[in-house]
Amino acid sequence: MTAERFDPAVADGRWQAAWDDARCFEADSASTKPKSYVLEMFPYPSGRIHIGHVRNYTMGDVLARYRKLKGFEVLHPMGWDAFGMPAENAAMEKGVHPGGWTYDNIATMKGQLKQLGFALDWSREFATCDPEYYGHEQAQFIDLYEAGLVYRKESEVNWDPVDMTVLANEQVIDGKGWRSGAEVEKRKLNQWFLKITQFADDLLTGLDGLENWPEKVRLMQANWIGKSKGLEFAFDLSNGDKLPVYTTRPDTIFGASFVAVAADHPVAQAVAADSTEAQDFIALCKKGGTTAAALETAEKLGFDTGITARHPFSGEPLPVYIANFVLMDYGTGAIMAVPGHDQRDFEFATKYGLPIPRVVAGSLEDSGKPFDGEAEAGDGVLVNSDFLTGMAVEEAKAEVISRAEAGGWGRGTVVWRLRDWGVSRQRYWGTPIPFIHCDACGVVPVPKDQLPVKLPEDVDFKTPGNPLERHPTWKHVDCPKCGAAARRETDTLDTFVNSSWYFLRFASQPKDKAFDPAEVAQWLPVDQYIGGIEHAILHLLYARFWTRALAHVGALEVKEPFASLFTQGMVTHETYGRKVDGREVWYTPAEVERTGNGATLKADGQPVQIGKVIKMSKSKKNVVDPEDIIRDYGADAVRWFMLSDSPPERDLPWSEAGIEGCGRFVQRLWRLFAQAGNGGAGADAEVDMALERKIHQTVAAVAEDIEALSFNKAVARIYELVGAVEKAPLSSSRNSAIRTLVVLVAPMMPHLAEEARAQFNLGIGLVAEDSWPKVDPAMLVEDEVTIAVQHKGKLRDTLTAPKDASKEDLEALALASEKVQRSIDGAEIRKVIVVPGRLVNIVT
RNA sequence: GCCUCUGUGGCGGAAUUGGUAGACGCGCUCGACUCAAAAUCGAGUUUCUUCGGAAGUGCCGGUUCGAGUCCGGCCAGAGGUACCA
Repeated sequence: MTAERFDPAVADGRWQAAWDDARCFEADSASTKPKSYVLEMFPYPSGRIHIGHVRNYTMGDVLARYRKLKGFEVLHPMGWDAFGMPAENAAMEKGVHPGGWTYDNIATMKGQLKQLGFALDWSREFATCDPEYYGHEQAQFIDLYEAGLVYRKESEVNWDPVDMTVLANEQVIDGKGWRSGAEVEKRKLNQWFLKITQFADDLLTGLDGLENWPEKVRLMQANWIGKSKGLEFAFDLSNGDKLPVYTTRPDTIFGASFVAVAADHPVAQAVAADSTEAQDFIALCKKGGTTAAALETAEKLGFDTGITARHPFSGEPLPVYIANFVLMDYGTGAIMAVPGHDQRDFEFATKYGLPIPRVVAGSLEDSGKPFDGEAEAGDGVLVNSDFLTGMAVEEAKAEVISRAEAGGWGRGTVVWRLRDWGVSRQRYWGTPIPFIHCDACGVVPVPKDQLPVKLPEDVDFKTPGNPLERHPTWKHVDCPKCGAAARRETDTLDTFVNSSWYFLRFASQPKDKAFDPAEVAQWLPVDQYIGGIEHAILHLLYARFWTRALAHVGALEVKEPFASLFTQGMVTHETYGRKVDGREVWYTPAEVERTGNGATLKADGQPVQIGKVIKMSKSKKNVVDPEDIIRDYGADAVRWFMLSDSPPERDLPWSEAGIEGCGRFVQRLWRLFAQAGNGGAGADAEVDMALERKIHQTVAAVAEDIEALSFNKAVARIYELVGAVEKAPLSSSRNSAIRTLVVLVAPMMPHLAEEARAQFNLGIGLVAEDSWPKVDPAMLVEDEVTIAVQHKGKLRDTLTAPKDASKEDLEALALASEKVQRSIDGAEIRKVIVVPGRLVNIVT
């Protein structure tokens, strides 16, 4: 390589190999240094790395490399979230085995990650589809089962009658199977559940301790867990039964004008037993779509059962309806309806001509105020409510609950929105659930010495349905308890289970068990977790749950796995499209020539429409392949682009001009590094104090910015310093500035840093193994500062003053300014505000 | 509907506890070098201007000596979520 140009095609590979040989990034659990666990959400091996991965892993890499320079023992691992549907789809479409397809993808993607020079500890790599990994997961599942955290329950699934398979909600489009197009049926299957609801309170209160999580994510989780407080009480029905209901507004109890039950409710079922009309109505309720859009427009429908419920205070009979808007799986599946103060009840009462009494109003005088076409759910004072009249809402709630409890007909309760986690998947490519069904012994766990329960290799994807179910021999086993012929469970675990503990396995990976608790305690919690906002709820909640569940069975001490969470934005690009025969056709950026304000298709020279700037996606074809841009610009330019300009939590618009600019900056730095020896004999003694200060300030600021993950600001600081060093006259300060700069840019541009140090003799050993430059606090303050002078709050002049100049001196200096005097123009000075080191404001 | 976040030049975006708005980058303009181009280097780049200044951070108002920042009310966009009783 010549010193003229930095050639990433040669340098990148050289240094990646050097880091590997030196085992730079292998974390040592025995180290006495302070630890730092930096983790990015591991990828699904879909085929190729996409640009979102590059951004995610570059951020984590900068932090990991920086922390290493700062003297931490850093754990920065990588692996593969390798089970899931796409592998099975590929098997069906291409006739390949899901395992072969997955491991091929892993090989490709690992090669791509290596090309980016990430400081990853590859010695700890694993894929969740490795039998060793999922075997330990099966053991954990059995432990949770034995601790009572796993149970089986009949549950409804989406069933595709053509593909003979269960579909996830996302695979049901307009009520039809996404692949077969067949009308999806609801089927009841016996499925496996995890008792996440047992930890609902703990998962909710635990959020308070996660100060270094985005507020947004904590809110989303809190809403998902959905704690609500209210009153549960039972109505006496005219047929002699009792009907429990749940309400969050017990204060409005005197406004109840009817009672409603869900279509699946036992009361509804009992009525339907001798009424075909009721049967028809229940069938009608079940037919309705469950999509948000369908519910938005769905009309409130009801069926009068003829039964009445006795109001607990007034004794009045209230009609009991079967209603389509009442859900069986929330609360008790039955409600007391208060049309005046609940919009759904209001619509229902309006349609069926039921009374709409007012029991809450702005003041007692408004007790007769009519409703304006909708319910009033707001705060106020109780009216028309017997002993509650005059009370505030909160006070009335407490009063009703205490009377119900005293009378023994109800109690204050907490209800959660969170449901138990259904983990059964009727799929091949997942962790087999390690249980055996025996006619005599029931459900029996596979003995631990027989784990892992491995997936069979010889499977057939040509026939629809679950290959495990159809396999000729796999499921036929003997019962571990009684030895009689029995059947293996053919469901596999939801892939979210795989990602619920992988961070523990990264920290510790003994052969004989999932992890060593002491070693895990040493690394956990993850100090910085980085990933996409799309995992804000499910993955992060499940991982928090699984960690607690393991702690519950005594497997570890840690409760919160991720001390600090960062959710990065997406990489976006404009779209290029054209209407062809009334249909939109999309083109990739590579197929398009950008011309000033417009764009044309290279193939025919005709214009294409420039569409919105949106997340890169295959369907809109607005994608760039990381491998192409690494080849064109080198890993460091790509990494630099990922960090520049946009704050990391926001979207990053990809642009050709932007990456070109980064490529130029890499070369500009290279030219500067090449000058490190140019101090010259005569200049060696010179010290450039201004430049020395600038260096210390920049080192301190960049460190702060990286710690805060404000990479765009760190980048701007480095640009500034580079500009200053370039312009500075030759001196020993300038030479040492260049040496410092090499280390300063190393977390972002590691290949360039190593190559420059080696090529220009700028130090000994690998930059990756070096330490972060020391900052002298005395060098962070300037002796002279610029003071702004305002008149009536507007800037009139700036002046230079010693940093500790007194208020009096500053005021005198300010008044001496010609520009300021011209602005004051002889007016009387009423007040002068002086902020030392900052400004003087003169008020006339 | 509810909850959360975001609105700053042509673009991405900076801006300590309220204290010089537009750092830094991209793009663009002009100049140098070159036969020419690329690369590189230098100067400029919020708007208006009578060249003194004036206006300006989505809109309207408020607090303050001073507001991008704080308060009240709107508007727009993004995300989350929902017949959750």
